[in-house]
Amino acid sequence: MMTNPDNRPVRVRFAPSPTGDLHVGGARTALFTYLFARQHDGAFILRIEDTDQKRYDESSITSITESLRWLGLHWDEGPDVGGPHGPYFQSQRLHLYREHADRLLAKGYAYECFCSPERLAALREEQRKAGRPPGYDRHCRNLSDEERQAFRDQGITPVIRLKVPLDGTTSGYDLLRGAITFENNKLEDAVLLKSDGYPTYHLAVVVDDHDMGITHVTRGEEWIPSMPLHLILWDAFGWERPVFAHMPTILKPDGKGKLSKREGAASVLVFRDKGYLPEAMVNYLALVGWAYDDRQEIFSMDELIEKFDLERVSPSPARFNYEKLDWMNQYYINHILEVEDLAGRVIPLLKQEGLIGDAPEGSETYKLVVDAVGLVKDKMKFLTEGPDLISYFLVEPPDYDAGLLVPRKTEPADVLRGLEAARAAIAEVGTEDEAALEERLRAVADELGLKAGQLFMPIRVAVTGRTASPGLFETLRVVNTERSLARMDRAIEKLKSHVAVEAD
RNA sequence: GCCCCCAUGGUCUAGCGGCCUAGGACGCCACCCUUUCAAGGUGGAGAUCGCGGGUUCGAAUCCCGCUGGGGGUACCA
Repeated sequence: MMTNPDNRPVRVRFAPSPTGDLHVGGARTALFTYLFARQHDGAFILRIEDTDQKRYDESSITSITESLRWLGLHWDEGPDVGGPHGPYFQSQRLHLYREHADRLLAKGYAYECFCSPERLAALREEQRKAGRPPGYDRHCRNLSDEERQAFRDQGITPVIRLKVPLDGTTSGYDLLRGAITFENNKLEDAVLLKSDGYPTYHLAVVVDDHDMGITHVTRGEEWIPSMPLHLILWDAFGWERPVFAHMPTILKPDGKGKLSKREGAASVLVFRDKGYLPEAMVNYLALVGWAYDDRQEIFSMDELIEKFDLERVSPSPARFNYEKLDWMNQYYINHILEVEDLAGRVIPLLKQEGLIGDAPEGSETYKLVVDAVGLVKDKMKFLTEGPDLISYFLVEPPDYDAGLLVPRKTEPADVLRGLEAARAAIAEVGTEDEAALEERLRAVADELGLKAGQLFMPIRVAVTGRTASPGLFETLRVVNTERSLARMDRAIEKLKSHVAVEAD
């Protein structure tokens, strides 16, 4: 059942309000909307709902568009790219809302309200005290022309409110949940046009969705309670209703409340800066509230476009699971990305930390980084760990404690003999042929009566300055013979003075 | 308070009346691999499908109630 009664080409939109960064909940709604558009060869539109002058934050427009681009959710119409239904900022469409509000007024679906914010606040307070449900008392619903003129003469600018039917019900259909019915007498005469001339969400979203030819309204489930208002508006204008699909909320890991945009950690850009891959982020987000079957979990964007099904999105709220996201990220780093690709993403970070200079593709440095990244990627959970993980392939390891060279249950003197013998072996065999060097060093360990580990660990520390590294022989190969020997020499000197101090 | 939505292991979920002695993934535990750390492999613990009523030959799957959780209740979105 494809839900689109008159078979119009699919047009969907993501419509954030510029009041902060794009958070993961919004990102998932955007993703689902985008996938739906792409799989139906439809249009994905970005519209900025900047109708709240008080909460408006200009910088968030950039951060939202940056987030969407980073995730790979490119819009066909909207800011920067334009389109036939623009402008795509609601603040630039004010006349449209005014016109439509007037139409409603003329048709008797709306009325002017002159109540002051103070009266409204007092009313709410009174209702609260009396234990009655809060809500506008429709004080201005039936004002006469004379009364309205009197308020005007006092210089009061009215707001325009929706004249909600007093009885009956309003039913709508949600793609994920089915029919939802609301009793009209529980609905409010919501403000449609504020006294500052800006529309509220309710008016703006309906007018724009219609004007932009939106076929499917996707948004967070926090909008379900106002769906009847929107339905009444669509009907009042005489427009054919779009299909509604409310995405479930993403809850905090502990399940207590939604992951709100107020939480900095939930910002998409923060994830980017922490070293998450957009591919992993997209893949994880797709799996919050949706699953293809009981086997496949890894999806490229193209596969998601092919396999995603909006109607199969679960209507129940889901908690955000950082552990699984981290696993996904590391899985992409280790198993999905090509090494060159991975290295290409680490390089900017290396430059930033001054570990390399320019490293154009094909250069020696570039090749070295690719080799090094290939060796350490199985330990990389985040892109940001890259520089530290491969630093010793690029620059001399910082000074380390001589004690690191001496494994447990091993005599420093044995370590010293081992390192010297190993140095000689490396000088002779070189590091290029891993197998040959391994064979030779194992023999050295044998001759000295050492276990492999008792010889290998000191070499590892000597060459990398740390006790954890990729396989010893691949590490030596990439560090190369010359630098390996120099570091062995350094370690031998270091150990000698260490032993001397111990002897004193 | 009122309105709306939701409900399968700790978490994300598969399941859409019999294939379920409920499958997968993350996390957790053990073992294997091993020159370190990872990665990987194998196995395991963990769910009387929130509770109670129905409907049915038969219910995790359909209906009702309850409980619990979430959301909304602004001249914010």
